[in-house]
Amino acid sequence: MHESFVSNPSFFKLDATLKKIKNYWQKNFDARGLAITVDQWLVIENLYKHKRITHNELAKLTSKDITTVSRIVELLVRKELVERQGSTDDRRKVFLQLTPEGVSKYKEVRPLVLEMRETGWKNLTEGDFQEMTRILDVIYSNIP
Amino acid sequence: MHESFVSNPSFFKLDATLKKIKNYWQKNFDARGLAITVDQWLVIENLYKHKRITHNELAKLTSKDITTVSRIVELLVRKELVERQGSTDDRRKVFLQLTPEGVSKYKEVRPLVLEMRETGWKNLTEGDFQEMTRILDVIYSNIP
DNA sequence: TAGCAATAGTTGCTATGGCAACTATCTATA
DNA sequence: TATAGATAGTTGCCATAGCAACTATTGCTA
Repeated sequence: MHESFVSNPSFFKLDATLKKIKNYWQKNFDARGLAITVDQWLVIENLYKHKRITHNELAKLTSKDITTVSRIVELLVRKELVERQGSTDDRRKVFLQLTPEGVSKYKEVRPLVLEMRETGWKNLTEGDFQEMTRILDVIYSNIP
Repeated sequence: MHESFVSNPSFFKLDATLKKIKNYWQKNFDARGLAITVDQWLVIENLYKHKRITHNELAKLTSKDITTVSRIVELLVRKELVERQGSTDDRRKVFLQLTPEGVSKYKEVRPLVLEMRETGWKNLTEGDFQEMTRILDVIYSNIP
């Protein structure tokens, strides 16, 4: 273990980069009047891909606390982008899915998201992407 | 630009990894009764390194919004780890520095931080660290 | 030098994040 | 089958994040 590993603030650069990305995304969302947050987008994206899932499943997919998911869903329900359906099998469970407006919102936002992802990865190669993914995965698995 | 660049949620893995790191750090802080948060630690670390700086300078060093810095400082002042000193040259400015208790807190927490950084970088090389740093720097500079 | 723009910092508001405590429901088992 | 434990989700609390609006001060310039 070399000095740079321990002297360098390990999470600081991650934090700074992530904040810059989220800020950039949010400003673009706002500039286009999309009326959603970046985390709300993440939820919408997952509901589009997985159709009909519970809060718990959504929490795992988004790496969010279930309480946070619960609150984001509440905001999206108020915006009429998501609807809740109580399960009949297990009355504790609530299934979530996009409303038609939610699906429209997904399709409206998606091209901008692709564009912003390209902007972030400019000047980087496919190999860089894989390296980063690999390293983040190792860090993730290192932590108990 | 290959498909993986645009199909893969670019910030999601960063976000998930960062949350895992912060959680792990916070649990260790709490388990040892250190009575600070991870972000408060970042502020203490910067005040230890830079001695006597303003809110604005601290905000730049920590990549935090000045409002957030202002609030974290308030919490640290209440804990008597940080003290404020109004500038005489420019009465808008407030200089911040660690109290003796703040310096003690730094020295108490520092070994644990080094340990946790090593845990995060386990199974990774110096080269991996540099790769990650390079890639994050490019992403950061890509974003307007 | 009067007044306006810029700067330093604070406060209010809303959203996300995590923990603890809570309700409601379901499952397992004595 | 009564009950204890597990599970799904919500709510309260506090911390961080960012924006807008605000006060106080300073610097610039007409």
